Amino acid sequence: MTNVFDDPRITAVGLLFEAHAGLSTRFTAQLEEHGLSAVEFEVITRLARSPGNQLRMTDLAAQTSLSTSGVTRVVDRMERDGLLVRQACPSDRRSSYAVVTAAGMQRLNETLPGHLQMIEQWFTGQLDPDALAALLDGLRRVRDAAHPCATAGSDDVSPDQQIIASDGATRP
Amino acid sequence: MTNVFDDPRITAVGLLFEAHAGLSTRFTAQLEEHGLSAVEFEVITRLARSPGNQLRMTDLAAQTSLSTSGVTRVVDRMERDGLLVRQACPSDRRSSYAVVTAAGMQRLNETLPGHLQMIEQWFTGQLDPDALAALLDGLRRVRDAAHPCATAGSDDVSPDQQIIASDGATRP
DNA sequence: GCCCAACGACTGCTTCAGCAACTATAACCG
DNA sequence: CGGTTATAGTTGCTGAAGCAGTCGTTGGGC
Repeated sequence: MTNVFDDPRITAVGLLFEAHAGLSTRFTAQLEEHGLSAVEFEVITRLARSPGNQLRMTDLAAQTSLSTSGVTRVVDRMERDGLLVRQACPSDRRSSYAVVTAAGMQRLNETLPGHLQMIEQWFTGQLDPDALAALLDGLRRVRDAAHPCATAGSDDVSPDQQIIASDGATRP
Repeated sequence: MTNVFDDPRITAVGLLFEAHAGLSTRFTAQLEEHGLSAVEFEVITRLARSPGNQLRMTDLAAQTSLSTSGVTRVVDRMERDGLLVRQACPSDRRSSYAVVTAAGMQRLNETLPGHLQMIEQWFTGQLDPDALAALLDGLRRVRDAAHPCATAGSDDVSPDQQIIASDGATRP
């Protein structure tokens, strides 16, 4: 099996992608025990860790892997299920906030312990602390280089756009 | 922003997922300059590095992130575009092979240099060799733990199932 | 040899996400 | 002011992917 397509660079990407796919599958299985899809969990988590448990639709789109129309529909579903509500923005009548309801917070609190356990079982617990730190350090650098800050809106990064990354860092 | 939802474990997953999403976006953009989607590229790469540039549909599904029905349709499209052909399996009339055509190999060879360059630019080139090795080592362990060997078929790992992982390792 | 369970591929149906078009509101600028 | 431009959100349409069901094929038990 030594041919041109076994480049170490391809292997590297394969590792990252397969690790992602594997974790993704595990997480999805646990989440749907609590009636949440992966996307819904990401949405509700992002909201729950934002001030007031709310975010404007556009900001939510920027923080997730979704387009604005994607966000519209996820919030539709979650509102239908009682996990979120839309709330008009008082200062800008174009905007609306997605706000987590009490039921949404409760659902999240039911889901989270199991989720954290899954992370430990399949990810962080697989490595000793030094190796984990090294892994995270590498990932952070790759993330900082490659992560598209402008999922929603412009094709490239606009200077005033602020993204809150998963580690809390705020980047232009 | 210090609240319950800023667990370091969540942050760790966030880093991995964002790194994946970022690379995914970069790669997708470059691939589609050559008329390939990410899935199509994965399919043709897996085939090209298999003996005879071919694989049975089921094996292809097991090696990719797709279900068997997903593979049927991707191969449909790629066959329509002349990149692959289906070939009957002489020893088992249920099976068919997906085989890369000359045009498919040419397309892959056109695409690959740019793709490798993207990997270097956004991933491997972001880290010095030691850090990269540490990152890959960590990823390999997470992958080995979490990667679902049985995407297609059974819900859990069946003992005789063989998966060729992206680093060439064959696992039960 | 015959039957039945297992297997490989394909298809109908559904869900989900993105793009592009559209509406309403805001901001800017003479 | 009035008009142009940009922004926030939604919606119609399309393509992609999974599940479950189907059909033909295979192989094992008897």
